[in-house]
Amino acid sequence: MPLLMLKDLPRYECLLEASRELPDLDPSATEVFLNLLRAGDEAFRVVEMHLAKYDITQGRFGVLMALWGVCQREGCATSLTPAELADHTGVTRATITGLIDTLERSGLVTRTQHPDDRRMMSVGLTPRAERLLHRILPAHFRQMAWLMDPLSEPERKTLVRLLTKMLGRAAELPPAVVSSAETAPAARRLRTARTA
Amino acid sequence: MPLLMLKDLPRYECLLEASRELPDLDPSATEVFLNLLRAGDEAFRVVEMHLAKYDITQGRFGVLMALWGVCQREGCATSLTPAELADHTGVTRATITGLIDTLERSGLVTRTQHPDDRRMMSVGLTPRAERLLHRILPAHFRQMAWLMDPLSEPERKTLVRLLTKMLGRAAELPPAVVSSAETAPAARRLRTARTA
DNA sequence: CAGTCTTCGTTAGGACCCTAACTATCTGCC
DNA sequence: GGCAGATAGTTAGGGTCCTAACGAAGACTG
Repeated sequence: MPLLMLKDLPRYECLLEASRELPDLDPSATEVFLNLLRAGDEAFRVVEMHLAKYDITQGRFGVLMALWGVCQREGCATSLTPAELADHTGVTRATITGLIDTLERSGLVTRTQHPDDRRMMSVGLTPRAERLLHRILPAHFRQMAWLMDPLSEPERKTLVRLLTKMLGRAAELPPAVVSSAETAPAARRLRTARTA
Repeated sequence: MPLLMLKDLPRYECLLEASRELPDLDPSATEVFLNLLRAGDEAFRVVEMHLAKYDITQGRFGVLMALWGVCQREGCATSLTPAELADHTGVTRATITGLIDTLERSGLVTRTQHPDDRRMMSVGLTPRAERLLHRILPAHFRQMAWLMDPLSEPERKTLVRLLTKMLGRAAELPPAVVSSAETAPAARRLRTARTA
């Protein structure tokens, strides 16, 4: 997602200089941070450009892959509920509804009533989607391989290790809480009561 | 931006197994790729959560920082045109228009006629925006430092070096080209012109 | 078994970001 | 001077993503 904050990454010397005025600025941390954001963005862009040729976005691709993954693991003709898809892809159920709408319109997934629970839907891939994935995936994986080609096998291991280290730290921040303690049950109840 | 394709990253063994069915899948490349996407996403999320407390999004923050950066470098009370802001932040001019609309409504920037060229606008920070940045930035930088804290100084250098290596490869893909021949010369010229 | 709580998918409304097309203005070439 | 072409900012419309607030259906409890 192109929102890199800065088109040209600042040089380390600039960060070093800026840190003299801003004592909280850690030059090396900031450098890693900016490069990480940029790298994620570029990696994203590379696959996005490939998928766009088939009128598939990352969101739609995520849904297709989630369904396809289940398909591969547990035999074909399986399906997932929107809630499961949301869980697999990491977006909200509301977003899943929109993505399924689009995919259904394109004839790539089908929405049917869940046999057991009438609240649920059952979303499955169409044969057309499977053909599409067979056409897309090889080049998709080759693109990843191409992108990482400059890195040797040990470098890749190192990179993953360092990223994992940082991800561990990021995981300490709980998913969404944010503004300390103000989401008390009382406040929440108050909110819903106020609008009701 | 939360669209990580997979909430839980697959283990290397799974990738290895999948590569047996999909000869184009390079397990280590895919692993790096997924971790990179995830790491960028998490880093993004961390700062986003902090900025959200001040009703600032990444897009808005990018604009404010671009203006502030100029301000710091060349003395205060400077300003930029929307086109310059687009160039600094890496989004389109149309997007800049929307961001400035929002920021102006919040009283953080002002839009005035450019003295020399009546086509242009001149966008500048308000005192209120400067106060806001003074309140936001220290914690913003501390957050980056906190996030990167698990990495030693040599590890940070290594990480930046490896990311830069990959970015070099990504840069080989020109902004939009992709599927040879179907992008008309006119369209291509237009795109490169935008970024140039 | 009625009432409440939870969970399902969806809708409504907003923000950001894009491309494409527009209007106004400036520039360059006769 | 006058007019084509480039450029600045904006608008229009679409996609993705979010939160909040539903209505419907199942689960649990007194």
